[in-house]
Formats: sequence, structure tokens, C-alpha cells
Amino acid sequence: MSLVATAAAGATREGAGVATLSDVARRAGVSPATASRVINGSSKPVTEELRERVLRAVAELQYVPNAHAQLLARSHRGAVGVIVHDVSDPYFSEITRGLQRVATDQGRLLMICNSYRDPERELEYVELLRGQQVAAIILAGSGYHDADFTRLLNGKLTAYEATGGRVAVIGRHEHSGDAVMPDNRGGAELLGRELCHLGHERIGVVAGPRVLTTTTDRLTGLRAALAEHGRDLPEHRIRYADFDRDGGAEATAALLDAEPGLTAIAALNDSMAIGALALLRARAVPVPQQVSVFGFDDMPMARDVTPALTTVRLPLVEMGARAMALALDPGAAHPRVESLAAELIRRDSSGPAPR
Amino acid sequence: MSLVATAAAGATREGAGVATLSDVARRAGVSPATASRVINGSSKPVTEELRERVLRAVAELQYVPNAHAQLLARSHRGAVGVIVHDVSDPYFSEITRGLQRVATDQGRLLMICNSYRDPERELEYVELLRGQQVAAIILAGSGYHDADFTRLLNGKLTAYEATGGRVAVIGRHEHSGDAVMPDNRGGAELLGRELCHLGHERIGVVAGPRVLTTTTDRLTGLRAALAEHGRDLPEHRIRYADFDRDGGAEATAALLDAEPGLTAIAALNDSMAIGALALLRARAVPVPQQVSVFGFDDMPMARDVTPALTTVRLPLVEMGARAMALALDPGAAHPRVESLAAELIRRDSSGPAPR
DNA sequence: ACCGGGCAGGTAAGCGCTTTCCTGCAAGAC
DNA sequence: GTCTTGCAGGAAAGCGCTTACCTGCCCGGT
Repeated sequence: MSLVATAAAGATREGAGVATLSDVARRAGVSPATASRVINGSSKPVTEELRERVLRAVAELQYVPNAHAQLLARSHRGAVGVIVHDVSDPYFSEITRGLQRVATDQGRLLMICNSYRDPERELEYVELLRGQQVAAIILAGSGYHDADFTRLLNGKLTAYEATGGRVAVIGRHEHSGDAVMPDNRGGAELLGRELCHLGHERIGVVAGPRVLTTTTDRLTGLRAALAEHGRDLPEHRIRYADFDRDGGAEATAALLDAEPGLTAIAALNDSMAIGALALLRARAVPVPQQVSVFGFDDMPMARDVTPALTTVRLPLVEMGARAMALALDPGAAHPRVESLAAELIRRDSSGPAPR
Repeated sequence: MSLVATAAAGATREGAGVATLSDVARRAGVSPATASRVINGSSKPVTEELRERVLRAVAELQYVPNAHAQLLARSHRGAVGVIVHDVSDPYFSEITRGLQRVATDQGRLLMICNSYRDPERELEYVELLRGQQVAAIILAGSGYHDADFTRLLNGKLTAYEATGGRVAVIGRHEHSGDAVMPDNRGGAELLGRELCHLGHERIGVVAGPRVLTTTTDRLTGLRAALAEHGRDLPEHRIRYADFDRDGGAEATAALLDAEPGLTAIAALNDSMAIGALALLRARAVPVPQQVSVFGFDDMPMARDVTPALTTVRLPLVEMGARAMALALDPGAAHPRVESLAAELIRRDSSGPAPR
């Protein structure tokens, strides 16, 4: 058996650098074409003997095909990219779980990019994913109220789509195409009505950054529901902060300091609500006896804080799954928009307004 | 200006397919080499005029270089891969945050792969990352007690390292190389001593899967500390379940049903502890008056549950950052092992054993 | 006026793979 | 016995880039 000798005599010394397809071919004593066919299970038949020789060489050399070379040669585009604000934020990790599930089912690799809410970086990542030749890009973060950014982003996305790329967005973006829309406005209306039914009049709102469409859509819904009951939501009872725990605590503190008589805090996401809860606990304010607290999203930990958080549930995992399904489904003629309903989940952090 | 005509006359119709470097070159009226030099800011000088022509063509065609072709042509390897059990698990999202930070600082792309604790998939991902030509692979999940798997994994990692790939692991794996070691054993000893000082005798342990080294290391530490005080940890007071909230609730229920007189539940991670808390709440068992609950990891939400969780802090973000630093630092002669200390964090879920 | 040096730009050889097309051979048809 | 067929396997042309090397020009020196 002269395989070893053959290989050793080859131009490329083994052990130096990564084994390539031609190393395998040489060692198996076949052409690269045949080796490739065996390795990829091509439809072209190869005799059992050669097949075995190739497979043995693959095992001996621990050969792994260079994915970049493969991608170049076929023009397949297998991977899918997603741009989220931050995977370590439960809101996004839930969505990501849904995206992953569908992607994996379809044998796609998912590349996750964290923009950390930096529009600049979001733009960069679109380019990067484009460069990676992904089959689809999913924008999972909220849209921004920023005309310049939006124009730039749309330009890039359109260019990408023009070359056959698929795009799906989650949430409201100024991008016409396939989209999954959580019913932020409707959910906030549910919340607003609940607030009214419980008799709350002095309501503080702990809001996320005002440049995010998620923030403004939820505010709009809240306003609408309160208006139904003849109440308004004055701007001074809204505090904008980062969409996280610390932002929530901070905004709650500011709200309470300005107006100690508030009977309810409506946080525009659960992280902020948890921050609010923490602050109220620190100040020994009884929840919900003195102040009711409401969240939004119903992320998993909402039921584990104390008191368990009353919140508006968004089907996060489902949203991810739907978005991926849209992205992987060859585009329809019309942009498809799937709206997903929100649902009010009553738990222990809310109660009737004290009198 | 005949640029448009030139381009239209070119072999490749524009608008069909992605613009390539030679499309750009043709449109700018230069050679691909020059176009490449301008685009990559090569050290080779190019006259201002040509530079501008190229840049204009790039903008007009919305050209983005094909990353795969670039990777093939240079032999750079820029990206880094990490295999975690599940990014949506806070334990891993914290670690990932640390990894990301360092990777981003060094201008590296991070590819995140979720194994969902499936050893098979872990193996596949190593291949996949190898195929992607990543510069380093980081294993962030716990090791498994499984000789076959370990041998296979080591084989693949060794092959990868033999071709210049860097590997760093977080936690105990049977892999000799750079590693970041959370002090699971030491942390568990801290926990065991605290348990003894508080006078707990009948202690139930809510453990993760027994195949994970994380589980066994923590158990070992716990046993050692109890032994110091002349106590033992009988096997029937240990319940193994999934390392998540539901697993924790389930194991706690089983433990309590078998032995209602337990005065403490030591969960081997925070998610399980939160499940334990939820179950105790559901059964109206006062914590910590009747049963104390302990967690492990100190993930962010530990302070937000009620009662706030007493737990063992592991510097998760730091662990990620260190691991990435090791991975990106050209290997030293000896494997570097960095051990990170654990710290007991006393909160409200623990108290003296009732008598 | 001639020659050499320097330098902008182009030419072409890969990077590692896939795949089309072609070759050479054996088997079956007449 | 020659002539198709059929079929396994190989040669080679790319995929879209980078880069070492070469070319041709303009300049200064003598």
C-alpha cells in the first residue's frame, strides 16, 4: 500500500497547514474531482473502492472542507444573519430562540450580530452580512425615528434585495417588505384600559428611548386607551431612559421624586419594570398596595420577581419563528405583514388604585 | 464620460447578481488590482484621480466585497467561534457579553453556536467552525463525563490546533490547553460552610445533569465542606434534573415529597434556585423561615427575585473576557490556566435553620 | 542625446473548492 | 470482428478576490 509514500512525495508537506481537498485526493490516489464527489455525496456514481480510499484519507487527514471555498465555488448562500440589539437582553434572546429553531430545522446557520442599539453599527452589520453572502437578513430590533439613518438603512437593504437577498423585519421599520409586527399599540391599549378599570389616575410612565418606534407605538396605544376614558397622559409623567433594569429604576426614581402621589407605574418593557420594582422595594413602597407596577413583553422572569409582574405578553419566540419563516420563504409578490396579538397577563404587581 | 456605456457593454449585465470587483474595475476604467488596492487601502499608492473613480464606482454599484473570496485570497482568519449551551440562558449570555467585548475591541467577528447541551451538536459545530476558518474556538459550556465524546472532541480540537487554530475552554474539560476555570469546587465549599454555620442539617441538593463536570465539581465542593463539619450528603438528598428553572422546580418537589423536613435547598445554579423558589411559593412554604434556598452563579436576576437569592457569585463576564483574551493571544509554551475565585453573596433567601 | 531609476498601474497566478465537459475503456449489438 | 453505448474518472474552467511580479512611462543624471 503506497498511500503514505505517495502522500509524502506530494508537493504539500502534510502536517503543515490545513489539509486541502487535493491533499486528500493525492493521498487517496484519485483526482480532486472524485474526492469532491465522494465527500459531498454527489449524484455522480463512484466505485466503492475509490469511495473507501477517499473516506479513509479524509479520516486520516482529519480533513474538513474550507467553507469559504465551497461557498465561492457553488453559489449557494446557506447562512442567515440576524441583527438584534443585544442577545443577552431576554427580549431578544427569546426572539432569537424562535429564529434559531426555524433556521436549524431548515439546516441553516444563523449568524447573530449585536448592534447594542447603535444605528451606525447596525448599518455596518448589514454590510458585513451582505459580504458574508447570507441568504437573508433579519432585523430584530426596533426601528428608529431617524430619517437619515432610515434612508441609509433602506438603501443598503434595497441593494441587498436587488441581488436576491431576502429581508424580514420584526417591529416597525420604515422598510416595505416582509415583516412581523408585535401589536405594541394594541397591547398598550389593553394596558391603558386595565389602568383605568383599576381606577388609576396619577400614572407615571417609564419609557424607553424616544427614538425607538417601540417606545412611541406603546405610548400611542396607552394614550389612546386613556383618552377613551377621558384621561390624558401629560408629558411630565413620562420619563425616557434606557430600555433596561437600571434605566427603569432611574426613571421611576425621577418620576416619584417629582410626584410622590403616583399610584401606578407603567413601564414600557419588563426589564424596566423590574428596575422599578427594585427601586420601590428599596424605598419600602408597598406594591401593589400603594403603587401598582406594569410591565410589557412578558419575558420569562416576569413571573419570578416579587410581586409577580402584571404585564402585556408578546409571543416573542413565535415572532422569531415567523420572521425566520418569512425570510426563508421565497418572497411573495406583495410584502407580507404578520401581526401578532398582545395579551394582558394579570399577576400580583397590580391592584386597584388606593384612595 | 463613458462609464455607463462601458459598464453596459461589459460581459456581466449590471443589476443581475451581485456586483463584483471586476464590475467595479470596469466601471471605473481601471484594473481589478487597482480597484482592490483602493478599496482595501493598500499600501501601494494610487493616484487621486483613479482612487476617486473607483470609489465612485463602488458607491454607484453599492459594491460590497465578497467576504468568502477575500478570506480565500488572503489567508487571514479573522473570525472567532464560540460554542455555548444556550445564549438565552443568562449564565451564557453573561459569558458571551465578556467574549463579545474583547472580540469587538480587537475587531473580530464572533460566531455564536448553541449546542443546546447536545454533545453531538457540539462536535458538529467544531467542524463547522473549523470549516469557517475561524482563528479560534472557545468552548464555553461545561465539560461532559463521557469518555467517548471527550476523545472525539479532543481529536477534533487537536487537529484544529495542529493547523494553527487556537482553542480556549471555560470550565473543566479534558482538554489540555488554555483554560479559564471558575472555582466551582471552592465556591461550593463556601456554600457548604455557610450551610453548616447556619445550622442546617437536612439539606436537599437540586443538581444539574450528572454528566456535566460543573455539576460534579460543585457537588464535590459541597461534600468536602460538609465533611469538614462531620456531616455527609447522602445520595437520596440529591436530585438531578435539567439545569433550568423547570428542572429546579421539579427536583425541589421530588426532594420535598420524599423528605418534608428539609430546612435548606442548595441549587447548583441560579435558574434552578429560581425554580425552587417558585415551587416553594406555590406550596406556601415560607423562605427562609422554614426552608432556606441557595443558588449558584449570581446571574443578574438573582437580586430581583423574592426573596433575593443567596448565591455564589462567579465573575461570568470576566470569565468570557479572559477566555477571549487567551484565545486571541498567540499561545504560550505552556497551557495557561486562569482560575477565577467565587464569592458568597448573602441575600434574603437564606437564614438559620429552624429548630 | 542616452540611459537608469522610480513608480503608477496592469497582468496573472493562485486561494480551495465544484462542476461541466471530455476521455478512455468495457460491454453489448450486429 | 467492428461499432455503438454507457459509464467511471479526470482535466480544467471558473467562483471573486489579493498580491507578487512585470511593464511602460517620466524623470534626472551625465
